[in-house]
Amino acid sequence: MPHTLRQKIADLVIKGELKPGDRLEELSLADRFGVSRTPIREAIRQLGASGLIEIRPRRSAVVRSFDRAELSEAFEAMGEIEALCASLAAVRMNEAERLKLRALMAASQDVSQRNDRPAALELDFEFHGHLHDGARNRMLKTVAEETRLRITPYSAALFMMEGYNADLELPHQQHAAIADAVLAGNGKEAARLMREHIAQALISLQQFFEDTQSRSDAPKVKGEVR
Amino acid sequence: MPHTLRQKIADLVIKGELKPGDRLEELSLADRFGVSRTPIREAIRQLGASGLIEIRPRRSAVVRSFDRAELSEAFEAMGEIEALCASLAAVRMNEAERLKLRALMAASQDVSQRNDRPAALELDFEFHGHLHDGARNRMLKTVAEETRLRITPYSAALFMMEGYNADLELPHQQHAAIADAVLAGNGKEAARLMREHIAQALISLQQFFEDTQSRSDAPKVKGEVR
DNA sequence: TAAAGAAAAATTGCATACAATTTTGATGTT
DNA sequence: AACATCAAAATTGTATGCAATTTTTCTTTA
Repeated sequence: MPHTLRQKIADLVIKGELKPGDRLEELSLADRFGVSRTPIREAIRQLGASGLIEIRPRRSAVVRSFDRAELSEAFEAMGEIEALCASLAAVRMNEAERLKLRALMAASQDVSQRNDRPAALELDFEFHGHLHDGARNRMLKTVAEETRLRITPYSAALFMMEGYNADLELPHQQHAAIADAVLAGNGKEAARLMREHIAQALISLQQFFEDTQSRSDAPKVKGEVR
Repeated sequence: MPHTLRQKIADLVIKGELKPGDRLEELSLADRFGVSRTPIREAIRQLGASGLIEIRPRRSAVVRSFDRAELSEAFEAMGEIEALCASLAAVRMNEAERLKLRALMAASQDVSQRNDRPAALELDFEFHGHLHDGARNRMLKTVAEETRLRITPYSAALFMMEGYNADLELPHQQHAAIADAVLAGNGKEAARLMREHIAQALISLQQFFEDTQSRSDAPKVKGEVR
């Protein structure tokens, strides 16, 4: 995992240090990473093309934010893409991959019982990434990971919010059901469960937003409504 | 349609002036477009992130090339994405959009009868783009257009090759069948036909490659096998 | 003639400079 | 206190310079 400048800047968003709507100021980033503005600009342009950040001529780039409709559309698209990955993985994964999937589920059970949210987030990434690999289609994997990257600030927020998504049991159970279908070679069922899983994530996220919106104090995730 | 530097460089690939494996040399492009290397580099980075070109450290960027397996995977992924767009468009398009779809099909019939290949390529773009819009999902549209962009050098080649894809009737008939299903609101059928359509395109492309490969003279599309 | 190696040329990566534009902050007005 | 206006500061867009690396060309050798 070469930590390129691009990845380092993306990590600021992934780790939540930069939130939707936050500005990416070139000189600050240049100072922070000990380089000049030139390589920073190039990294920012790449992240703009990836859709993680938004580039506005003559103005600072900002972490991309989604309004309610866009978020809903993004989750619909992601649901279908992940469902496709799951259904292909169900019939294409080899024994070694199936074994690893079982191991991931065991780890996930442990982590969700201990309510270890950072670990759960990490395992969520691994679970979906493993299905992307299992689908044996590099273009699909690229598409799936790009789509996930774009909504990273929102999905990560979802995982970290205590109170919302109150326990980690629900997502874990959903993952377990998907894994069972995949291991049984039942692609149709894996796809159906995956769609439900992603739809549920959107609902949790929307509830969180409605609550923070109605309160008068500043939302924890800025810029979600443009 | 603002022709940004990024779009201008992409057009070199889309129009076929640059083929898979061709180098994108910064200074040449800078001279060509009358700017310095800096904005050229930024455009190249963006196109690299989009997946149209490949960036290699310390070496010139090259137009991305796919080997047989990658091409097959790309078409599988694209088939599913386009199928999803079609099935959503079937139930979401409004009357104005359905009217325009009919108009597109009429134009397509005319063009395919006259065997006007450049116009057919243009209409192919419009047909698929119209379905992307009709699906009413901006993330899905982004994903679909990115996926199409990546294989642009190959799909355009397919359309232009006389002898392969011998007449334009087959793709036109396939489009017409898809349009009928969409207009009838039959999403399932539209998706099925779209998958077939894309699968057929891959087969034509593979036939073309097998023939050019077996011949000893240089292939018309360079770099397709890495 | 072909292959290998070295020198020369070309090319990329990054820093820096400066003009154009945007953002910030101060000041004054209602 | 809220708002408008304007100057100062900060920020972006692009050009240019130079070191590091790659690519090409030329020479030598087998």
